[in-house]
Amino acid sequence: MSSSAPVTTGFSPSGLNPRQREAIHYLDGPLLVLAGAGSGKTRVITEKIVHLIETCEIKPHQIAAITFTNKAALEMSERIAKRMDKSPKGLTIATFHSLGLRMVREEAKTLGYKPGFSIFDSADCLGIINELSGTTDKAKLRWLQTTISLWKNGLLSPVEAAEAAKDEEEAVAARIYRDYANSLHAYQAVDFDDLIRLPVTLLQDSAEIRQKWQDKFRHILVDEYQDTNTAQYRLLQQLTGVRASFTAVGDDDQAIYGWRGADVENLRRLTEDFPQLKVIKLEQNYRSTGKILGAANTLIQNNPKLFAKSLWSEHGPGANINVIACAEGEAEAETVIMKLQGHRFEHRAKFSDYAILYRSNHQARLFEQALRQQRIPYVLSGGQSFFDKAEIKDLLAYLRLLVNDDDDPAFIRAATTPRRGIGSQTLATLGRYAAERQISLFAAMFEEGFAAQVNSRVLQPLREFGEFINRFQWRAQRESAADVFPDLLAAIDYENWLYDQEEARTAETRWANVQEFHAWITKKSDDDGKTLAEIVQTMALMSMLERRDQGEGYDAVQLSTLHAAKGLEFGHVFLVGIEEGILPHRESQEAEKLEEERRLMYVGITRAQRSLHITWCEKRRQGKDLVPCEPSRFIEEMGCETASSASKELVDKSTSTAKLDFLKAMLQKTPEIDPEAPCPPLS
DNA sequence: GCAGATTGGATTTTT
DNA sequence: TCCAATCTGC
Repeated sequence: MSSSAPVTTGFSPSGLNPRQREAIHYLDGPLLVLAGAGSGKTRVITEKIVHLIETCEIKPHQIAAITFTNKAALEMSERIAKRMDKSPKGLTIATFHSLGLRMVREEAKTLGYKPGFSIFDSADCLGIINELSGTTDKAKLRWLQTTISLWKNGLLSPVEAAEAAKDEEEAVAARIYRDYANSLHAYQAVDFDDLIRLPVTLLQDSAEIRQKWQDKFRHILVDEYQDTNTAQYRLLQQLTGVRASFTAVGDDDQAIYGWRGADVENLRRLTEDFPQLKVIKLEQNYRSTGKILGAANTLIQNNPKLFAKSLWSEHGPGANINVIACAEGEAEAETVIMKLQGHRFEHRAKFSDYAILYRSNHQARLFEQALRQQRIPYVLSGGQSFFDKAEIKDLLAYLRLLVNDDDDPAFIRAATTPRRGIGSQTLATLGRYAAERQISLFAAMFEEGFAAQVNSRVLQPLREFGEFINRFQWRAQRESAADVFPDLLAAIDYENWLYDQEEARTAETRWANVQEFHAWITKKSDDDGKTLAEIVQTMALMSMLERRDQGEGYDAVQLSTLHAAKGLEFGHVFLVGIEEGILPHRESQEAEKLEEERRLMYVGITRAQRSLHITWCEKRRQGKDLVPCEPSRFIEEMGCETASSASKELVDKSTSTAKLDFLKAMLQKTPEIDPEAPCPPLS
């Protein structure tokens, strides 16, 4: 995303091209900016915000910039802060979800929620669906979860979903959807989808609330507009109202999230719903050299287009695209590493100038292996997120319970971690009683009716736990999160419990995570003055701690899926495993899905600045035997031969290993390159 | 017959 | 890597 645009001819002194300037200055109505890959779209958004504040005298609090990820929001904030020397106070730069959270918080009462309502993550939600469906089949559960999520994102109520159900399976799912929605409300909880859906219903149903929010924002900017789903689009529509003063920035050629409900149709819808819509295309690319851009253009022309775009650049043609056929998977990994080393040596480049991109996660394995063997540092994109770690979820459960004791999933986790003599039998009995009385587990535990059903050995630990939570609830209402949290940690003796559970090494890292978590809470509480409820709710929307140091300054090859690479750029890119069945994926053969696969390839190509290598395997190991593979149709569609003349002869494992050793020996003689460069941490 | 080990297979991911 | 299915040894 960090496109440091080199200054080329034909620029205004500000370094903006005419189209960009037009997009920044246009304020007469709704605007759609079709920003091709590498055309400086983030720049346009930031400059437009600056322009609105500095020249149009719009107050920062009247502007909202909406992104999809925290990372993008953070980057935008930083860019604006840098550009204006300080962060404009009151400016909203938020993800769709955090903006939604803000609205749900402010209107919680109307929605029938208490201020401390919980936000369930997908694991919590899956647990509920599991209970309601009675299935243990994991695949089925996942299907139910995504189906319900798609319904929610499509703004379908359980009743509408039931009416639209086209078979018995979907009818069953619609019933589970209904029960699921009821459960969530009983727990005083919302899921991620609700954070968009609830504001939409709110604005739809109440003219007063609609007016209030429409008056709030005089201009709204949306990044990655092509990734919006129906609910998000409705939210935008309702927030802008008749004034329709917004800037949507997107690229239909980079729409790769259709499978999770994003609808490129929202681009066309914009032209229908806002006939006065102004469309500006950004086609000058500042990222890639000519041949790379040409291939991307040629490939994407195979997709039907609503708005035709053709990227051009002032960079020269640059290096040829290298298509390499490999004998099989391991040879591919070694070939790529060898080429990478050779290329890096030749161009005096850094490891961090290189990215290896693939369709699906497991493809990384062979490359990791080869990189480790060659002692080349690398970083893997994705990975487990901080707030998904068991130790963090444990503690979060306590905090959730303190803020909202209707939160049964949090109750169960907290009550049983660390173990305190509350077993599954006890919880089952408690659960039955609570269900009968239609109350929360927490409330049920204190009732005489429940006490009569169990003996005192069962009851005692429960009551003790209940009083424990009560005490901390009392404190949490009076004291800051920063004060309460360390006492909570001590009271449950979490550190010792960790060391009892795990090997010393893992316990150590886990405890370090807890401390990091602690520091984060302290900061939010003391520095930002956030209440515990706010902290807990914000946390649910974050995947990583906002740490920028990760990976930065560390010279390493990037391994990433194509999806995760969107928005990034690299000097030199290797697209690997570009075969039929992988890209396009064998499950994505129908027209629409195939187009999305093509866009995925397009995203991959356009990540590259200077050089692009594409590899595919003639055979791949499947069990004991090697099965033949075909090069992806996309290679020909981009106007490339499936194997470059330079490597017509297949690179097989033995020759590549020999060359690698030779290269390594050569590198060892080069003083400025350290062959013993640090390897990434093992875990 | 069962636990633990080994093998094999894998869409894509954020909030 | 991670998870599920299959195999091995008792």
